[in-house]
Amino acid sequence: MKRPTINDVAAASGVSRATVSLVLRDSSQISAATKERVRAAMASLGYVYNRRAADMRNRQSRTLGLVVTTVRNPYFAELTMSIEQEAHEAGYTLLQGYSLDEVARQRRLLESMSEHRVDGLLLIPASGSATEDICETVVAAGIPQVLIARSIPGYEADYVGADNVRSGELVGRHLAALNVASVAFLGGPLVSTARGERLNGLTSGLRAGGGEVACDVSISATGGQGGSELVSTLLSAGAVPDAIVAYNDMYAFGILNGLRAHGLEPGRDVAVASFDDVPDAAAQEPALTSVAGFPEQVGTRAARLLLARLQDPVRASRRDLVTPRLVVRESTTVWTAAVSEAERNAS
Amino acid sequence: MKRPTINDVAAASGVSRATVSLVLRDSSQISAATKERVRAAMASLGYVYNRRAADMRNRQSRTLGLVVTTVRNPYFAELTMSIEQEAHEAGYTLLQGYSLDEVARQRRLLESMSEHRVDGLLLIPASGSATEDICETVVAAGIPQVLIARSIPGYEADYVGADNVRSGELVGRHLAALNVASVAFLGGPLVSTARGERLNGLTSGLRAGGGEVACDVSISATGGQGGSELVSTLLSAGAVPDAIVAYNDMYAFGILNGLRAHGLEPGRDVAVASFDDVPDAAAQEPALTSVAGFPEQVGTRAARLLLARLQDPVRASRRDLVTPRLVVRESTTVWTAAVSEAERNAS
DNA sequence: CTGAAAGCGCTTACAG
DNA sequence: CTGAAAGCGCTTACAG
Repeated sequence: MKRPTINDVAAASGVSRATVSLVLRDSSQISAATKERVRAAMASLGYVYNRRAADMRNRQSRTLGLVVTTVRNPYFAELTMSIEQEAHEAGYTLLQGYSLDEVARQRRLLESMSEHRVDGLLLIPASGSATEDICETVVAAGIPQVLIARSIPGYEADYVGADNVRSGELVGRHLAALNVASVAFLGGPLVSTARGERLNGLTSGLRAGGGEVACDVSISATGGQGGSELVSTLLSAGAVPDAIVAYNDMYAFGILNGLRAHGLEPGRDVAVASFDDVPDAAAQEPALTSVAGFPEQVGTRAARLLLARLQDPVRASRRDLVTPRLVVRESTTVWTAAVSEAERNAS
Repeated sequence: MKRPTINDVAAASGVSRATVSLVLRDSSQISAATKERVRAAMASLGYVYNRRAADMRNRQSRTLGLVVTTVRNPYFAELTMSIEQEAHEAGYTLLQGYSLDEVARQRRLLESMSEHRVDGLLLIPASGSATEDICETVVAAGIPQVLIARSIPGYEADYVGADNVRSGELVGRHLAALNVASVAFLGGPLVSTARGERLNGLTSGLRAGGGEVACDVSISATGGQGGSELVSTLLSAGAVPDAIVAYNDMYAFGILNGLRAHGLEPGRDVAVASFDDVPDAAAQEPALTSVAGFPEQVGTRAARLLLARLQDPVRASRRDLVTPRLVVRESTTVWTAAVSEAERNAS
């Protein structure tokens, strides 16, 4: 039941191991006749190349590690698929793991990937990841890495992500232009750098948009709360804001339902905007205004950046920000209409 | 820049390589004092265990391969995550690839996983996969496998999936009980075994439900058509059926939009039912009747079946079917109401 | 054009 | 309690 090795192939075809190895790589050093004989032996023995053994000798693994938080979020699903595509094309196989946004789980994954000696690593850091979390495993093992979508404060590394600050600004300016007077920012893990950047961008966008309004309320999700619960928290705390900005579309979908559950019509009573522009965003009722983050572009660029890094391990680290695009839909435009009507009535 | 090996650790701590190896496994053969000395050396050298080398010696890889069609479908995303969870807990790392439902891509993935010598393989076969597609790569390499969600006609292997026939029957009986008189089945790749099973179940369920009605129309998706396009195809072909059954929720979502685009109110004018019961199904307008397929259960069982198979490579193959559950929502119940009203008016 | 030898980084009997 | 030796399945100079 033992699988045949090049030794068996060599014996069966009457050549040395080295010759078999050269045939495997179709080396020009070997005569056509010999190649044929060796290949016939491989076929009749059912030989399957053991890349691991070869890679061991070559001190590489031809594998890349990819650790994402979850693939339940379509944004990350898309990202993951584009990375796999890119890696596959470059001849790498992907070792994948899901951190579920938990630092401890992420650490175990990074450890096992380090021990499996991935040639490089792509990581969407779990919220709250610290420099040590990466250093003690990946960096210690000397594995090149690129961070995706979220960075780690104080940790210098190759990075690719949507431009979150700019994304926030786009939403802020849009809402300010609608004459929104109060905005609540809901959802996302408090420690996420992406959350902080979106919120900062939103605030400065609201200001730059000419309005007086800053963001009144910012409620973060703790313990797996969804958008619907966050709406309850928000409303129980006081007045209804003119607009709600969600951390991402997954929260926004819950927020639409949450508003309805409280007798408010999303869009008309409260403008809602979000980030990611997942495919379902357009299919919501009302269709959701969201900032497209182009996950397939982020994924492709991240994979390429890592591949380039593998070629040149010493060059300075880069930050590659994907330019976002605001996609305006009914969830904010309906509100505008309501306001102008109110103004018309008032004048 | 070379990474330290057990040789370096041995030299630094003045013991043999074998001793270092035993310390790594915390063997009771080694004195506490020696262990401490060796561990100190490992720490100061920044030694990282090379599991690949160890696995090579042990003739295993501690990796499992997982090939899915896509993770854009939330059903498969969930499935994938539960498999990773299970594999991770058992100490395996997952090599993942996406076939995009293309046999050629799947073949390349299976080849590279075979060469990487995964200890076992989990596969959602691409539609149209034939026995050779698996045999020439995975089976040739002697890798244990379990098929998920779709089987391969004529190919005997461990299998885990939702009970598609039963699922179809549940929908059929439900629709028959609503006195639906005509049903169209839309979407899915024509060659998918899951599609055939659902359709067969649907037909026999309709019959068993007491109605006269069989399934009139069955339109398969070709060339990446979505639910919305399929509705156009259906309606251009003739009359509006009482009910549409979608191959899965992804198609159903498109079908809801497609009906509206044609001036039909889904639920009221045409009952719509589907399979998978993805989280978004409940959030549709109208909420979608769908057969829950419990992806996390399928994934967990598949991973466990593979793990068991690794222990016992020769036992007979098993088919493990997860029992489905029909979740009735507005997309079918509204139509019932309309019908009873019509009947009341008529009488 | 082909073969013998050394080595990738580990582990595992087997001696001592 | 520890060390020398062989080996996992490959590749790569180096001879011939």
